[in-house]
Amino acid sequence: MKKNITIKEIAKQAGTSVSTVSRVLNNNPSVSPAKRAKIQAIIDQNHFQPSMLARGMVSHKTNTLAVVVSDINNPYFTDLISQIEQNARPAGYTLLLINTMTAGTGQDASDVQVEIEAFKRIMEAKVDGVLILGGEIDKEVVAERYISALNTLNSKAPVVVIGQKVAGCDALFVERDQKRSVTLITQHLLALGHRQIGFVGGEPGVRITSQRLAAFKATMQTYSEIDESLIVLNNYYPQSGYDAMAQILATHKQLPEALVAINDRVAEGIFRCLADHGLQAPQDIAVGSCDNFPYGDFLIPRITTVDQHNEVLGRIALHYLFQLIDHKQLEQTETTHLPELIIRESCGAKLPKEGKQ
Amino acid sequence: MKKNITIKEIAKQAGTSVSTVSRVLNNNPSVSPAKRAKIQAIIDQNHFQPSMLARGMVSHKTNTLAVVVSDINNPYFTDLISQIEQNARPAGYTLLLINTMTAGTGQDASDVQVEIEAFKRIMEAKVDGVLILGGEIDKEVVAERYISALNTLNSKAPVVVIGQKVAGCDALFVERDQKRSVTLITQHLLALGHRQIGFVGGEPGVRITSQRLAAFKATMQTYSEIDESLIVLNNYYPQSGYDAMAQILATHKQLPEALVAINDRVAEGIFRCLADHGLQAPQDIAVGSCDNFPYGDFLIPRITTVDQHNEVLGRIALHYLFQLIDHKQLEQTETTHLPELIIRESCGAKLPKEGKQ
DNA sequence: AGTATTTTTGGTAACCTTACCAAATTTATA
DNA sequence: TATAAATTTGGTAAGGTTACCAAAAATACT
Repeated sequence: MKKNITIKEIAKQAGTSVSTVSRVLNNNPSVSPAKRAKIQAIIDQNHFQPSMLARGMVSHKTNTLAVVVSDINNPYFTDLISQIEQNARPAGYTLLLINTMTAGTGQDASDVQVEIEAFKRIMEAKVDGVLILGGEIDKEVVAERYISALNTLNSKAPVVVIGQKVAGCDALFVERDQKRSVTLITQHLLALGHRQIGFVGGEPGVRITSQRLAAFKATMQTYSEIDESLIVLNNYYPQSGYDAMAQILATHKQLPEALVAINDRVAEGIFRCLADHGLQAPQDIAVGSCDNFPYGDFLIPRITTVDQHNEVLGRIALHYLFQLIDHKQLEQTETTHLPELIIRESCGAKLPKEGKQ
Repeated sequence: MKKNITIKEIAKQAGTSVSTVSRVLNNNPSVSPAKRAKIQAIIDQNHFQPSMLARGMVSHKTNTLAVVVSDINNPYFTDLISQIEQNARPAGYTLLLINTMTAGTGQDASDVQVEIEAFKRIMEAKVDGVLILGGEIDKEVVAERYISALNTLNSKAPVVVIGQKVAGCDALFVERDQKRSVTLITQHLLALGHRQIGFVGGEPGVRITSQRLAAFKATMQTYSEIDESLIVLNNYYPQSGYDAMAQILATHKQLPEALVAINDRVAEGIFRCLADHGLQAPQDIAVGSCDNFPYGDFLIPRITTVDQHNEVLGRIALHYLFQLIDHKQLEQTETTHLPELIIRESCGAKLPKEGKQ
């Protein structure tokens, strides 16, 4: 195996000491211009890159952040990840991706345990900080294990979670305003005159589902009776929306006036099911949703949903994480009321374009 | 700062030497069962994790793979990434994500240079191998720079690219069969009796576009004249498909019989544009595509496309990469003829369900 | 029992860099 | 010119682990 070129070798070639080469590498000002130039030339000429490993050993920094995401196939998360990456890169950080696939895949406890072991190993070993993106901390049983895992760590790598606060968990939480999100879309449907409104998607017993459903019910209560037969949970994928819609069609003589989908992917499944029955939103039923995933403007119909402002969320989370990493005093950032209603077609507020069949 | 617990500390507590603790950590058989149990107990009790950094220093391994992807928001890539992750994890590898965003975003050369510097630094420093997923090596100018970057590396980290072979590039390529993909979908449309077929999407001057377009033309040539006015390039996003379709509608009195979209996202844009004009595939025009991204079965219409079998692609790429990392003789894997036609609705081969409006 | 063999254990160099302190050199000041 | 101060350079420990060789202990063999 070809021997790696080291700082020692560079020093030898430049006829100087490793200390001085190290200073050039770290832009330490106390190097004479002439020597600096000479050394830099030799560095360039050899395409020398200092070993991150050795650097990390002495500085206790790896310039790597772990990003834990429950489902990398969810466009909502990839959007968030790319926001995070855009902010992390300029700060000199690289992202270590951990895809746990714990969201609504019906994993059993032992699978989860394996995940967590891997997660711990990674966190311990080679990252300066950890960013957890929702999901995997939702399912109660999983959350519990993650919390205990977090708390047993020797690692001082700080953890920031974008998601719902979990009691007893020693991490900083950047909470998405689930209540406001669902309230916004529900109010929108109510304002359009709908009263018989259902809620579709999400996994029973999972916190994000409970929270969104609770917000839905709370908003509805003042205006209308809640029809429990129009609340159909399942999971977060398009198929879930499809099946729920099919179930509602099969069990109800008449379509409800409106539906709130737990997210855009579920709504996509609803649209597909409606189409299979010759129906469409918003003409036959109004459908609103949450998350504003990247394809909302291309769905048929274009989806009316609630944007969570991922770019802000990502920036805030990283801001906190950097402060924690640098052991700075945590200063507050503006977090309030991010969710914003995006009105497109699927609720009928804006009429579909003329010329439609 | 709390001092990190080390192997030395464990050895002290166990009343043994660091060597023996290290042996326990690495499942070295030459440790007596009694001592092993005792040491393991102390390890568990202290939640001790050996430092990856120190390990890496001496073993020259980081158990980390860099995954370079041009656009993490592309569901096709995330699908591929999750396939890769599923295969890498059991082998003990973690993925370092590098999102270059060089696909069709019109970056200028200096941006690219920044990317490449970051890319080099990461590759050099802390990964055992590199996996490049298409895209970023497509654009000629980018490819050139990447190649020279790759070739100047001191790092012996092997590189495997899932994408088109680039001359002079010192990496192993797992090629997707672009020709066959496009040929399959084009032949399908031809077999359905269509002759006036257009090609939409992709970025001019980019290799994947050229290759797919060439395959389209080659397949068409035997059966039909090629109408250049029905070839509208742009990029790889839904908006691109939307705009292209709008352009075709604006410049042609009559709709063409069929369209081949460069990928499913572009097709999604086409569908949306058609809907805005009261039109739909396949009734008014047949639309076929490539890539089989994860939502194809929920689009309206369900898209007929070509699957690239990412799970196989990911497995093969990783298989090669592992062999290279372990300095094993490279043994061939089956790679042939992965692309497979997925017939759904958008070409009209399978009639849409009854009961549609 | 005494020796040869095998199994188990311990000590230490090496991996590559930075931090820190001391030494050498240059520049400024009396 | 001699001395003080500032700048630049060099030497070496430390960081946490594994690899390797030597030593010790346990076991087998004559």
